[in-house]
Amino acid sequence: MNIDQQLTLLRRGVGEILPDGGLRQKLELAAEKQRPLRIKAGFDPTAPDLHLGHTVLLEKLRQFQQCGHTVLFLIGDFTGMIGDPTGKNETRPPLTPEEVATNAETYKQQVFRILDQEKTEVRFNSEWLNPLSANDLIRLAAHSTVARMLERNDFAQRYQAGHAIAIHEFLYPLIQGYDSVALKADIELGGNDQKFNLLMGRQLQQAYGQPPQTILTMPLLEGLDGVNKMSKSLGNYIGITEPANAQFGKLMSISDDLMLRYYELLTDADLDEVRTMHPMEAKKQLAERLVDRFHGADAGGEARKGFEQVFANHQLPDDIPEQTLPSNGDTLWIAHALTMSGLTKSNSEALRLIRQGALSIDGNKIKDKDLQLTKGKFLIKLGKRRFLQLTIT
RNA sequence: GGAGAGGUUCCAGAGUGGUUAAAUGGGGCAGACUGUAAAUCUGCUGGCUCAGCCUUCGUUGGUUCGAACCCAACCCUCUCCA
Repeated sequence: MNIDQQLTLLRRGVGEILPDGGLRQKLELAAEKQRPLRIKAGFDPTAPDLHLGHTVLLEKLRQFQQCGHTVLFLIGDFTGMIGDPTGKNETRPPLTPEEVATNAETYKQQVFRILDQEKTEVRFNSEWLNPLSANDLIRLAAHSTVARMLERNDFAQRYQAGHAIAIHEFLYPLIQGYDSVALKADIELGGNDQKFNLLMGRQLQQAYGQPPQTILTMPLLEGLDGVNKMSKSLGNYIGITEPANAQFGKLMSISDDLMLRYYELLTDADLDEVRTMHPMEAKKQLAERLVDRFHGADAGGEARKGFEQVFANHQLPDDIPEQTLPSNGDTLWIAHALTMSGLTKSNSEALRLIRQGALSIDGNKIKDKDLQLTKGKFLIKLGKRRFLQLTIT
């Protein structure tokens, strides 16, 4: 690919490129020196379950690989082992080296569903951060100021709102920037929210006598609710290792507006063409495409069939889980059966759902909360998507 | 080190002695409507074979017939001063 072709591909869907002509300049440099560019992207080892939101970035990295460049897949094990105690979330317990290693393995398995293993270097930042002395760290910290740190949006907000900011949180941007120095990154990719940290990399590279990296920010993908960014803690995500049927179902439940957004950020489809399709068909195609990506070429079609069977034709899914429970003498109270089978968390929840008309057994709606099941086989449907083939002995 | 504010159910946030399993909003779940859409409407949203009972309001102990609410100590957070 020539430089203009690369630029067209690499710019698609990108949020911001800083500095302005930086990407072209780096690509020209690579052509001139006949070497692949070093593309850095950092990942947090505490959450090894990747979801669709991460794939926006991973797809972009893969495109760089298509253009012949090298991806530096950086796992922030050092930071993970220290633990990041603040922010809106709960205290994060520090990870042990064993946990980091396990998580890293999980990461690799997931990431190489998308990335080209041949053109990826997996690195850990403990490699250069562990040997850093207090002296080194203080000198690193001297390259920035408190005022500069408070420019970062989330710091500023938390400061104004009176929430805690621990001192070491100020060190994370510095450390992330230092990673760029250690890796001699030409380009760094990150989410929109990473802009500050990415820029810190430029600043530090210059301070350490290196040419500053060009940075690309990718838009954050909205979660299934269409409002908040996709994240595991909000539960509005689609995991890339989830079963095909679950992925398909979740994608079908998004709003039409969100569907277009997903097309834009997750596929290379022509958006105008998508707009001319029936929204439901467009959504099915989107779901099919993404399921294919994570589960192999036929998986999307299979998932679609299953989906249509259950929801469009109101038939039962093929893969209803089966379970056998012992009766309590001769019978088993329905609420107990539901809770013991794991369909509900508590008897109270089971009773609530029965009262609301969510339960059907063998196709008949059940409203009797005192129902005693006798020995035998029952097909249980709870709400729209909970199915169970229950045998009582 | 000093002064002040605060820690409530999944989240935000009311409540300051009994009528509080705790207002309201968000989220979630269910039902209706549908394209398993979205939006909207309605209901539910601690546990327990449940018209009753049990456990919850930072932690521990105390006052009281009775405490999320009063007192004490402790832990944690924030603001201002030094």
